[in-house]
Amino acid sequence: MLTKEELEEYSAEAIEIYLDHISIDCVVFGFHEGQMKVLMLKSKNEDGWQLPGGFVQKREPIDVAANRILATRTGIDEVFLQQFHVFGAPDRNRQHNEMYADLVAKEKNFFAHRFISIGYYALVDFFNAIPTPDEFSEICTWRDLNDLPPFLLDHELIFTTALDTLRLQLSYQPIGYNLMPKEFTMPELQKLYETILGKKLDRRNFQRRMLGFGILNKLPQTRKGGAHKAPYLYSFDLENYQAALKEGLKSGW
Amino acid sequence: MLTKEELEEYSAEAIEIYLDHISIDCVVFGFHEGQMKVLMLKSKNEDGWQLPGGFVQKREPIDVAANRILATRTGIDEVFLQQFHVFGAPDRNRQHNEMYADLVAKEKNFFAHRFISIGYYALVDFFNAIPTPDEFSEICTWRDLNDLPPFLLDHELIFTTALDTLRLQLSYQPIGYNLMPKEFTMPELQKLYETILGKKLDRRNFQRRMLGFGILNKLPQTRKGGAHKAPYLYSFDLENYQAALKEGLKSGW
DNA sequence: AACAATGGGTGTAATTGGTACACAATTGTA
DNA sequence: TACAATTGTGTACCAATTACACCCATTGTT
Repeated sequence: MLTKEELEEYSAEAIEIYLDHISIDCVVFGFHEGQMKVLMLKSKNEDGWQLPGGFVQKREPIDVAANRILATRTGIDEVFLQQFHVFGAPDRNRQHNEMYADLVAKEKNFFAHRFISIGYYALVDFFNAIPTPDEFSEICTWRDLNDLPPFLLDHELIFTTALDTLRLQLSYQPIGYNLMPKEFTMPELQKLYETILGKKLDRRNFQRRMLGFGILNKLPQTRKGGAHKAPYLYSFDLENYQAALKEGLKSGW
Repeated sequence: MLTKEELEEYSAEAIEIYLDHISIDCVVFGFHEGQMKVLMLKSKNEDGWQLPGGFVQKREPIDVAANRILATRTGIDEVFLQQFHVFGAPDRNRQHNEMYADLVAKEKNFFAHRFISIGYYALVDFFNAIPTPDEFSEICTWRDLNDLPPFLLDHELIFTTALDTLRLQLSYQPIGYNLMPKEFTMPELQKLYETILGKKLDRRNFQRRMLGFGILNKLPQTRKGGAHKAPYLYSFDLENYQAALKEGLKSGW
């Protein structure tokens, strides 16, 4: 818990800098070697875990705000964040409304105001992204999707909506550029898809289909190391990848 | 142009009722007999046309706000509105910032504040929806997609983003329940798809595919009237339609 | 009453795409 | 050098999509 003075100081500062009533929450999915995780924070002042979130500065574009928030709260930078949904239930931050209700008047406590939150999500290789907690957080870490803690506020809804969006997007857009290393093998890419979808895919059909999209370059090298035939390395064909992002993978009609 | 007193009165009222910094804009696509239109307003006080928009009340869920805004500004009610994007550029309502800048101080003019707008879109049968302008609008009417006026603010961006979203959605979700009359013929439904996509589709393949989705009921009646064989009437199978909305039409992976 | 014009109902062959499965090749280790 | 593990590649089968043609019901015209 913060003291009355601390809260009032933080609140006054926030009112100066940030737009009232608007917040951003980020769902950052991390993937490495067949494991999928989400980036989460444990607050110093509250029990329970939350998604990295924050506010929009008075003259800041919202996409810029999302990246700044993620960077300052978690140390993770240069990530392709995408807005996916707005969460606007009037009581979605009831927990924050009540927490300091008898300490500081609601109007004077910026954090107890009603906030409509814009959800952003991203995919990164969690091996290359080392989470660092900010001054408000005790812990900032990757949590396994199969072992999630209880969430504060409506962050569980935000998380599940992001996961649904990710799965839906997988069926009509390419995924993986922000998530795989520059060079990767087909089985590695397949693991990514299997992890996101939560089911096994046929190795040979996956390869044919993936190559059919025309967004991969086959490299001459192979990745040695296992007690088995060395798989070829691939990289994304960035130009075609971007085009596929825009137009979708299936024509539809 | 409003007078100083009028503006100050409206502004003071708005500050009481609405959340600051958050607005909603609605893109309502109307369809009837092969014609596609958008619902637009011409303001009494400004040149140029805009989408019906408004603000969120202090304790109102945003989806409820979207419906209230559409109803009060255009008279159109009971529409399935869906959020599709947030528009958050810091200067997106520059026009409104400047308009009354020398008349009323920026802080005292609610409408000159920065607003982050949540875009909602909907599809309706424009024959059944009669637009009625509110007190701020001179005209409220359906505008043909091929004959659009110059838009105020960033409303052209909001409109084109909505249209792109609609076209994308067409490829993986059913569309038409909110747009077609209860009973309709297959050629009528096809016209809807052709109008949204802006291209011709094969009559026979369209029918087979549409029936394959399992979201239509074939009715025993036919629609007489033309100098040709009377086409069968169909209605949507609401249960399957809802399921298809949730799960998408194509499995993907 | 016969006929032409309009536009809807239905079927089918060819192609494409997706699924299921099998066998050969390479690498490291016992 | 034999074996286990895992990748590369091919193919037969089924489903979906595409392209295309003929017939039918209704109406207005002669």
